[in-house]
Amino acid sequence: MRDNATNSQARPLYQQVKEYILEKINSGMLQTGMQIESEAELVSALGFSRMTVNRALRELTAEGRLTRIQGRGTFVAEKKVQSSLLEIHAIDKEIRARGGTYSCTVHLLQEEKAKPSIAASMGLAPYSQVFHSIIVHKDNDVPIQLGCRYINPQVAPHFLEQDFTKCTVSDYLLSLAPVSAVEHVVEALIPDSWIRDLLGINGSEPCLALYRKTWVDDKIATHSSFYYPGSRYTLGGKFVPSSVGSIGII
Amino acid sequence: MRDNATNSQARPLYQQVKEYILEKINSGMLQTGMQIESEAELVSALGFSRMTVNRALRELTAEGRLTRIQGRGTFVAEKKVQSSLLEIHAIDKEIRARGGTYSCTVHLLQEEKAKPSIAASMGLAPYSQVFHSIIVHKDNDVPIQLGCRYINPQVAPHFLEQDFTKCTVSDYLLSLAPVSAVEHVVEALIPDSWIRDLLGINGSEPCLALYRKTWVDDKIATHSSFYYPGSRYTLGGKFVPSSVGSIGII
DNA sequence: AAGGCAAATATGTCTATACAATCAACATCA
DNA sequence: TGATGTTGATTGTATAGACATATTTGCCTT
Repeated sequence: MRDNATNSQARPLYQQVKEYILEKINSGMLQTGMQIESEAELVSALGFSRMTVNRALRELTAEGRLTRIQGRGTFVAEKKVQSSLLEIHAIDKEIRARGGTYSCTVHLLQEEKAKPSIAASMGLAPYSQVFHSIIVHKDNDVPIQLGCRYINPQVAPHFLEQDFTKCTVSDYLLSLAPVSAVEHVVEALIPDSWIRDLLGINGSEPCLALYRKTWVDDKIATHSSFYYPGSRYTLGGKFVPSSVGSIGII
Repeated sequence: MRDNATNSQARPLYQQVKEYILEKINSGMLQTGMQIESEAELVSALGFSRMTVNRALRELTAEGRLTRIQGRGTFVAEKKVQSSLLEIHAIDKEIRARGGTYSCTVHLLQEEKAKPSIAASMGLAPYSQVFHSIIVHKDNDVPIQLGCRYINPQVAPHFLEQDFTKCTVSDYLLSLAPVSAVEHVVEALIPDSWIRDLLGINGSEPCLALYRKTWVDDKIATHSSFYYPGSRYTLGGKFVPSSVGSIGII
């Protein structure tokens, strides 16, 4: 019931099933939206057990290549360029990984009443109490990134008592509770004067802004990052499909 | 051997195992790097079969929450904020999905000798022949994005014969061969005058640039996008962990 | 013709069993 | 001492069988 000899060296059977399907998709034999063979048909065509075929189809579905509907069948998903899991690494680790020396300056760390626009983006009533921090991250004492956070006090009650020159805000927040959702928005802008001052920008060069909104249950924290002009940031790294591992320098 | 009554309604058993592990991680009982119970221990602790436990641990590993080493054990992976699969959608579909009317203008479509810097980024010898296209994408006839591509002729031999006002370049390229790797870099810049002309920018406003490098086997295609100033782009959408589905407006 | 029921088909899950592959630690032998 | 083999623990893969659930189709009844 096995036929590994003709095939190449010792690839798992479920992997062979995945390649069999992908080959049909990539060669154009199976087009977007078309129904593919049922599990039972694949079993009799390939001679593997149903559980093996099922695993292959389940993984291809998780990877976004197929769509399955119970009772109907399995279909080829729409073709998209898709990067791997977008992992957001802490800036201090990124700097150290590049061989730099990380340091940071805490310019503001206080509780305050949120302006209506801020409060609205956090799902709070206007002038609710929120924590606010402004921190400049430096590589070899050169400012690289300005991070501005607003945090719902319910997420991190002891936020003000932390020493964020020792442990980054990200590390602290991640240690408290699991993140249930994230959203990222990126923008190019000419920074305001207070940002220019803190980052040490002279002219009116454009800088990259990255806004992150993080949900912990239904509590929201926001994080606005402004990067020193001229910097380039890799968003997904080179990746091999269906692997997890790329890096976002953010 | 089942105990679904006390637990909530009809969640699959492997899902219950996943939640059991995640609960231990999120509550802090299991810290980053620590070894978790072996499959055999989970089997006797939870009363499910080993295959069910194995599926749960396998999926948590694919989702980046655990690390498994054959012969050693299963360990808690480093905590990261991770977005879902970053899917790159074609700009024409994005504009139509927002209710706009898409159109585009092909400003250049030719074969040329690649300058050394371009050739180097594509892994080609200086002054190799490459295809070069410059296309402006519009929403209701307002320029939104300028796309500039260099393509290895081996990837798309009939590139010059296509009518890209009907079918987008992305759709055409994706129909030819599967993408084996992708890399994205984002930058803020003051656009050159030729970009300002094509996008209809008057002042010296900053715009967002997104550079994409795509591998098809070892052949490389590059794509530089410049967005109209003031635009904001969502990178991962709000997402629920370990689901595939968010959208990148790019 | 309309409604309802049953069968066929398809995916979703779970289990018990088996064997393979890898690693660490220990024991053995030269 | 150093090299080598053995053993136990652990993960990785594969299978057959069973039952659950969802969808479609067609037949049968009214």
